[in-house]
Amino acid sequence: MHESERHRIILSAIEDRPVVSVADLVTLTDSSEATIRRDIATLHVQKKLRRVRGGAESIAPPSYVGINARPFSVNEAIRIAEKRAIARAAVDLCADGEAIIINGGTTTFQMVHPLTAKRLQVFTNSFPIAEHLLKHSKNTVLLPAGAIYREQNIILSPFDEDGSRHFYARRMFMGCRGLGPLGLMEGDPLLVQAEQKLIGQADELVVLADSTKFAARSSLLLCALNRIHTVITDDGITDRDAAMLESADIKLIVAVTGAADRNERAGEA
Amino acid sequence: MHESERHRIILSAIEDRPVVSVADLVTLTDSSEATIRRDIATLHVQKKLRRVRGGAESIAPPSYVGINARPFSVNEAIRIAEKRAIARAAVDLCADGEAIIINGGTTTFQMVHPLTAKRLQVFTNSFPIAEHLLKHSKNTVLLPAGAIYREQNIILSPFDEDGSRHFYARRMFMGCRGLGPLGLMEGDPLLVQAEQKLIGQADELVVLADSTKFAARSSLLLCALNRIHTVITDDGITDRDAAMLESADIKLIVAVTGAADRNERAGEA
DNA sequence: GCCAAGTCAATCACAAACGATCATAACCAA
DNA sequence: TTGGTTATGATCGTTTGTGATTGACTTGGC
Repeated sequence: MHESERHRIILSAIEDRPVVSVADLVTLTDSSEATIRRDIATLHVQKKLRRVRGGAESIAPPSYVGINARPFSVNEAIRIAEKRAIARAAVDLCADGEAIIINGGTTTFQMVHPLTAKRLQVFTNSFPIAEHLLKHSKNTVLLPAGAIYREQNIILSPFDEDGSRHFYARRMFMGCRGLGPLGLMEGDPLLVQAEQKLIGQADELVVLADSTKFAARSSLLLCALNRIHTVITDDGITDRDAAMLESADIKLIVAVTGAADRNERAGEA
Repeated sequence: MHESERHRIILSAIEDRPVVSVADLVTLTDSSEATIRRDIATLHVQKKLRRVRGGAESIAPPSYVGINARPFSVNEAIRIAEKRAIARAAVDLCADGEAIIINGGTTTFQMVHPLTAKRLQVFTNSFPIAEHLLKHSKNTVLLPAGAIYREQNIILSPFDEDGSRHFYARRMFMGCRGLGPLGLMEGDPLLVQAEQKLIGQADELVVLADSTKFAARSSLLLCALNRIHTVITDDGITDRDAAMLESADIKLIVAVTGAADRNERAGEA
């Protein structure tokens, strides 16, 4: 077995286990202790792992990104104010007692804050949203069955019966990667799979998309424009994009950042 | 057990409750007082926790008590050392890579700390267990569908298809209200409903019951003794109760609190 | 104030893990 | 092939982590 092979095995072992012992790696690679120690030392100076007595451990502890500590890209962090305003406008659509579906995503995360003052039935595939609502609100929280995917923090099931078929709501809220004439674009296949299951379980599909999303394109087309009932965006939206939505009979809500109130602009359904 | 493993467990325990005693950590990690003190000292200079007389406390104490804290607290405070020892013995049964089911409850919640050093597939109906494992471990976490009941912090579905049928495990771990000749007793109808769905999804049913549970009786009979494969309890168990389990062909594991090692006592299947 | 129980620090012995060294095996180029 | 280089595995002395013991200290009750 060659060095690079062993290194790959070691790194992969460390990837899914909190800590691996030298003895484990000896069995795993069928090489001697001395070699494993040398490998660990090499990978340590390369900062691929952390060397500890008895073995090695991952350089970064388990990755659960909380609601606040989300690794936003620079661009996303800048638009946090817009997202908050959009999320607030979304929550304003809901009256106490209603049932809603919230699809996981960075924009919909922001809905949890205004939601703390509400009492709704919330079905969500987002673990952080469920956690926050459970801790800080009196909303009823419902979840689908499935495994929790750490990277996206959504609950996803390979099976069709994940419980979502039993929940029917007035509205479903979701974010997106891009929004154009073709329809709603998503970037992550896992998110697409989760969203596919939920669309259709609500009367109205409400899309939360800040104005940069109209310029963004992505590889995965989730659904056509006519499936969307309402789009909530910020006041950076161009007249052209507003017209596009209007022509598709989509209700457009423009959330104004800052302290001010909201405007409704154009196209009723 | 290696240093980093212990550190992980210690930090996990401190997350759970604001302050942990040295004795608790001794049971939890199965190491000596001296080692725990050294670990606490190390973590103290690393600013991962604050060292206090008798143990250690969280570095950011007043912030906010987690989800697991309040609804559990009454039950949780009592017999904590025994519960931790029992939970540790339970986790010791599991090898990396295995699939297990953990039924929600205050005793089973204690399994999260030793579980932080493991890498298993964990299916649980307990939201706090899922949350803790997600944040502090690399275990795969799977959930059933349903509403989160705040009082018990379990996920419960009125429908049969809640996803649990798709998960099959080596072992299922559960607590109980009482354990007697009739079988396993539970106090809360909601818990019974949740447990009924899970029993049968695992090869072996492992019951975590501290020794007071043998005296306790309750109104709801969950299942007969012969359905149980293993019982883990503390050294307060009477010979009479041990004999009862033995005559039912139940494997009995006695978890010893304190620094000592564990014994296995009686009845093989 | 005192005493008792619990907690801590220092010390030592032991075992595990480690690093250095060297010999052997594999590899490559002339 | 030969000579040289590199990677690997074994050995051995050293270092480090661990647990038990002892004695000093702190805390809380009387």
